Amino acid sequence: MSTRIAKLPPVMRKEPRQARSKATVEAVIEAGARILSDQGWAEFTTNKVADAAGVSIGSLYQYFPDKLSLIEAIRRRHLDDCLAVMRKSWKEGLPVALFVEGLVRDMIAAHSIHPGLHRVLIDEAPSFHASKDPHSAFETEYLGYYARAVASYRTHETDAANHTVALIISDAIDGVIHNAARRGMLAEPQVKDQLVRMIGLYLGEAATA
Amino acid sequence: MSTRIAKLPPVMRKEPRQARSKATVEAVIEAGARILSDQGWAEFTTNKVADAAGVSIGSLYQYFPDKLSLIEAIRRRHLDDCLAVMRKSWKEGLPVALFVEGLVRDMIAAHSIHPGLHRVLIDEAPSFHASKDPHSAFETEYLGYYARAVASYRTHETDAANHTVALIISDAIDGVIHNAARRGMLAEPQVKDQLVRMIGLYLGEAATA
Amino acid sequence: MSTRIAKLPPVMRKEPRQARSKATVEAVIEAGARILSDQGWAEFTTNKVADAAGVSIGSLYQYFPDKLSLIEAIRRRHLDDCLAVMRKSWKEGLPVALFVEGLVRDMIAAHSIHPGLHRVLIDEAPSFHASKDPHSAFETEYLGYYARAVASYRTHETDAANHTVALIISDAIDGVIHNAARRGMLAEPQVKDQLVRMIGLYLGEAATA
Amino acid sequence: MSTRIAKLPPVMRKEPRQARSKATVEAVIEAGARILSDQGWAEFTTNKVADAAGVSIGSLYQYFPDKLSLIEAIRRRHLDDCLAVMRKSWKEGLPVALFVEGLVRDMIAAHSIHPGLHRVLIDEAPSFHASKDPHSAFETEYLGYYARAVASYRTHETDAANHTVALIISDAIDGVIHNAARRGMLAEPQVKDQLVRMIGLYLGEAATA
DNA sequence: AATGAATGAGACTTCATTCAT
DNA sequence: CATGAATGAAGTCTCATTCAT
Repeated sequence: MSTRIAKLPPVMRKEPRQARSKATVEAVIEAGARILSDQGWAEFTTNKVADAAGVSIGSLYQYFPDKLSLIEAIRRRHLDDCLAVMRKSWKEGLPVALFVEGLVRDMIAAHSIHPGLHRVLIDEAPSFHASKDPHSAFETEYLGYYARAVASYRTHETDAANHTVALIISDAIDGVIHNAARRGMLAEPQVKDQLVRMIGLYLGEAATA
Repeated sequence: MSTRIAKLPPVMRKEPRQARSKATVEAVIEAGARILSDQGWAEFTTNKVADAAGVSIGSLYQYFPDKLSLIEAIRRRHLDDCLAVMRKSWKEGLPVALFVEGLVRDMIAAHSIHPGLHRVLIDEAPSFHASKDPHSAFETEYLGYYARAVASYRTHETDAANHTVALIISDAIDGVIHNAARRGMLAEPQVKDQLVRMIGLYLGEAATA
Repeated sequence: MSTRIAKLPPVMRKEPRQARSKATVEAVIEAGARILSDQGWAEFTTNKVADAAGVSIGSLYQYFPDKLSLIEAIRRRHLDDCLAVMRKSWKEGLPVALFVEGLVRDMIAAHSIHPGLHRVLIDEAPSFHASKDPHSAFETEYLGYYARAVASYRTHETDAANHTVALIISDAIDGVIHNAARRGMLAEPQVKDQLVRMIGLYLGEAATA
Repeated sequence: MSTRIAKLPPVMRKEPRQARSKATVEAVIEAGARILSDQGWAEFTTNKVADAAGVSIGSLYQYFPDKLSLIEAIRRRHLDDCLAVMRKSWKEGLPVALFVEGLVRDMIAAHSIHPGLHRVLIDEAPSFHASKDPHSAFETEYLGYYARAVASYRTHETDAANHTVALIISDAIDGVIHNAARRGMLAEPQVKDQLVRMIGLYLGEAATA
């Protein structure tokens, strides 16, 4: 679908130097993340964000040249958080069961702060170097991580297959977490347990197939 | 997430009785679905839809009192399509493997017409009787269907567990299909095969656990 | 000086078909010309123009995709007026004295309607296919006209010299008219008489030099 | 045209006493003149000027209470330069030809430093004691100077006529120089030569008419 | 005094919706 | 009924100006 947007260089207009400006930028990003998560892209207006952050609209634009660059800043921060979670959850030699358990647990935790944020950032919010792009740096690293973990549990299949398995796992987890968040069920232990069971079975079977 | 909107029940201003009216309404809904799917919520403007449908903006408002009711009509039609698919894919006595195979196949087919539509309708578009609402009629029937199928394959666990398993399956399928669509991979057979394998394993194991 | 603006295609969003919309467009252009002439570029805001035209801001944007395209429409109309004046003031065989007299008279008349407009359009208002550009179609035709008239009165000098003489005459007339308008002296007969005398002397002398 | 502005007399907030203050004020005025000349009124923002001058926006406002007073300072300096040029170009007994030659040469030189400045200051920039005002001190002195020179070359006509002739000469020179600057032709000798010829003819004829 | 972060009125523009023809 | 011109609230963004540090 889509061929939204293009446009080249939104960045940050100026690096916040003083403590005060750092706080402003932080407040804006945080307020933006909350609004995006709670109210969705349609309600994400720069005035509302500035308001929620407790700063004037002028201050927002002092640091972010336009709405898109603010989105980008929020995205960057969120994706960094996600990647951090993923990087720490797999270690060489970790048994499948423990890996899956830890991964799902941490993933749920990561999405519990701003439950709607991930989906909005991936699906709704426009992006100039489309993170919707299957080849975005984020997606590449994200999936590469899964692929490596998958590969370590199954030695007799092709790389292509590993990549597909990684996709399935990543997207299934995403779907379950996203919809659970939407229903307000992200905290329910059965969701986590069943998700762990499904992924575990799939990955375990793949490992011995 | 979300607590968008309030506003009570906009319906269809007048039921189209004559053939011409029906054609107009149909054209508007179809044009709207296409725009929503191809260009996303942000590009979905009433004037654009009217244009694409080849009717005047005035005519559009003759049949849909406001934008929300147009969305609602599109949603209704799309969800009906989904339910139809689901209703026909499970029959008493159908072996697990065939059921899962058919379900995934038909689900992918249903989302191949307007690949972006489902997600936009669920996640982006506002809704007055929130279909995002876990208790929406659609979601109830949708999940109830899954729950019945699940129940038929496992006799010794509680209803609550059945419901959770149904959720996991439904949401995992949704996640995989949605992300595959986003990546333009919806037609690739490996995606279908691996998804079938994962769901099959999970449901099969649940059936005998 | 300047390297203002670039940007490619502002045009008119839709041709006014009905009488009502033609009146709207006409009112907007006329109000815009008046504001530009009387208050300058800095005061030329789309809201003010819409107000002065007695239409809503939305109506203005129904026909002009942006501020620039409105300026362009005003410019086009004004320059057409100027060219019309010029085309009719010179005929083969017309004696120098009569030509200069007629030219200055008509030029003053043309600038008496919106005294400030010409200068604002040339100097202040941004333009995407810079009319400030010495090679703009307008300037080319404008100066070409002068050059032909000049050439017809002096047969023994080069084209290059003709072009320079044309420039001097055109710009001197422009300077006198513009500054007289600024001072509210455009209607004073001595201004016209002295200007005619200066240009007549110069062109007459050039003719026999 | 114009009746921009009202607002009473903003002046310089404090006279710069120390060397550093003087340098700051000087830097601001110079930076402002360059921006005005090179980029036009629209790009002339106080923050940009402060930046270009290498001082903080706060410092700028330490010396200039508002934007208008900064413009006024730039204008004052520019007009002083012009008057200086004019004062030195006419001396009792100077032959017409030499006077005109020197005047035009010096005028072109004066406008070559900041080619766009003069016009922007006269035409675009707002002014609280309108220098556009035909009765501004500057214009009075400026034209008075021309009138005296004119008078010295023609003894048998009225003051009123002298004043008109002065106007014509001043404004024609202005028009030619301004438009030449706009076209980047200010340095071309033919422009100067032809302008000298036209003014010389006119003033010489007036002297003997 | 100097700095630069913060402010907010106001400019441009879009788009859901109404209503005269 | 259909049309499409008109409306104006609301959103994005700029920039003159203030004020805490």
